[in-house]
Amino acid sequence: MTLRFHNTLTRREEAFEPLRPGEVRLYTCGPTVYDHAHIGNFRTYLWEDLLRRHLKLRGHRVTQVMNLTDVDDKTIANARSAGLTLEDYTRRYIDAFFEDLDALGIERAEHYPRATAFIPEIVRLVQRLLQKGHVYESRGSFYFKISSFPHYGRLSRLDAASGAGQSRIDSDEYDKDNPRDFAVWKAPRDGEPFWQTEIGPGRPGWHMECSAMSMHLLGETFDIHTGGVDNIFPHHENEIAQSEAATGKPFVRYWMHAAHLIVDGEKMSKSKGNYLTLRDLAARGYDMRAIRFMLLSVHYRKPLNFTFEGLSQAQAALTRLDDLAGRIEQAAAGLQGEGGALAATAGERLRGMLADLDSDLNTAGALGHLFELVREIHSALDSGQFGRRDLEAVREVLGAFASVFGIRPGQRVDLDAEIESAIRRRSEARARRDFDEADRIRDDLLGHGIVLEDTPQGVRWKRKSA
RNA sequence: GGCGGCGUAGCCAAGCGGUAAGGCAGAGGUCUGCAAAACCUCCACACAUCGGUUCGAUUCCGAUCGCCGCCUCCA
Repeated sequence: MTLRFHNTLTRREEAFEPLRPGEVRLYTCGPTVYDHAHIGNFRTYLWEDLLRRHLKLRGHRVTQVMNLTDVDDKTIANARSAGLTLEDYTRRYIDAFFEDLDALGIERAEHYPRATAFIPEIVRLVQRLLQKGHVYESRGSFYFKISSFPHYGRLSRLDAASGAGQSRIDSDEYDKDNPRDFAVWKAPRDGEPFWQTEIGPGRPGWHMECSAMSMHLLGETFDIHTGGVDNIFPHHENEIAQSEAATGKPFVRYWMHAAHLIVDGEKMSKSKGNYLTLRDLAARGYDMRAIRFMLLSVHYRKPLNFTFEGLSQAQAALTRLDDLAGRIEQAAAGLQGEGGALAATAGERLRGMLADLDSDLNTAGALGHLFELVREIHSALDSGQFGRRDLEAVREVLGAFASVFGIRPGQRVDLDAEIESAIRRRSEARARRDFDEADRIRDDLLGHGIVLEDTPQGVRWKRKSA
């Protein structure tokens, strides 16, 4: 049961062992809170949630940090046009972000540091880099000198020396020694918020907050750092440079990156305008669990093409799981005998599922094992070869699935008395072969969202799914 | 132009040296008063194309074509 993860640093799958046995320190790049996150963003957050859950299932204690970047060009610009202070503006989207996390059933990380709450740590890091000669000052701003860091480009495999010619001119350009040097601290510009500090007034450059907060909360070397593939360059490359130049130690041991959500063959992104938020989908009546299922069912390193057809396929697959769970619980009451044949099979399926998850979080493979078991369970139930030990084993598998995927198959099992009595009246009508009356009641219940199924084992009911 | 990734049935998607998991949709059957669900059967003889390595390749190597991403803010 060794965990294996694809490490972007080496571009290969490696056995994973945390630096401190039993304890995984995980930094997951979070949102810049200038707007609602879209479902492409949530693909990554959902995958990180799965990673966290699987590490826990495998017995590790997890300390996860997710940053909230609440100061950058966009938050400043949007706050200004909304006529709000930066803090009031970003708080809105921080609140919205947590609502969305809850809606999707994403577990809370241990820490959600905000960049603006870590200005002193960021300043200290700049000072440290200054002392070591990795940073220079120019007109009140501070820049990281990439030529001072020999490993620059190792993560992204970009050659630091080349590409300078194509880089776009921005307003800071002539202040830098080399166009690829990047700002670690930005001098205040007309009316922008700034902090008064020992290195002068200003605000952190992008990248800095992640270095400062991750090292402060997780230590100078920690286990896993994740994000979307678009973060590899420049964000993560720059984080490595800043952090390692300051400490002289390896910053992160395993880098993991999620592929993008694609829409009509293109990356979903704010700038392209081809994005959907969770709120958009909720407004259209889509089930959050189905969204979660869909986004997790494709391996995280493969692009996932979002379509509404894909979403309804996910919904259908999920309904199959819910139906199964409902059937199991309704059957649980009347079990006779110990059984055990299916329990053995269930154990095999569970091992297969976990082995796939251990192998770089192969969710699609894991689901394959699960659905094979689904068929085997129905089959056993149909033939009455299902005893108490089988029930126990099956519940264990479903429980493992629920804890890693964050989706608990099943349905509400409560019924109000009125509906219960309607079901009873229909059974009586059927018994006297009054099928018109029986069908009338069935249609009526369907209108109330209750689906009835007559099986050899008796009447079964379930709630209609979307 | 540089770097990286992808191309498996109608759709989604695992596998990655020994002859193709799973889901959705579809067809036939069993069960059923009907319906639904479930179960059974069927649904890819070359897994983009062309070469090469090998006893043997979807799986390794090379080339070609197509698509995507990064190189600029971005999960």
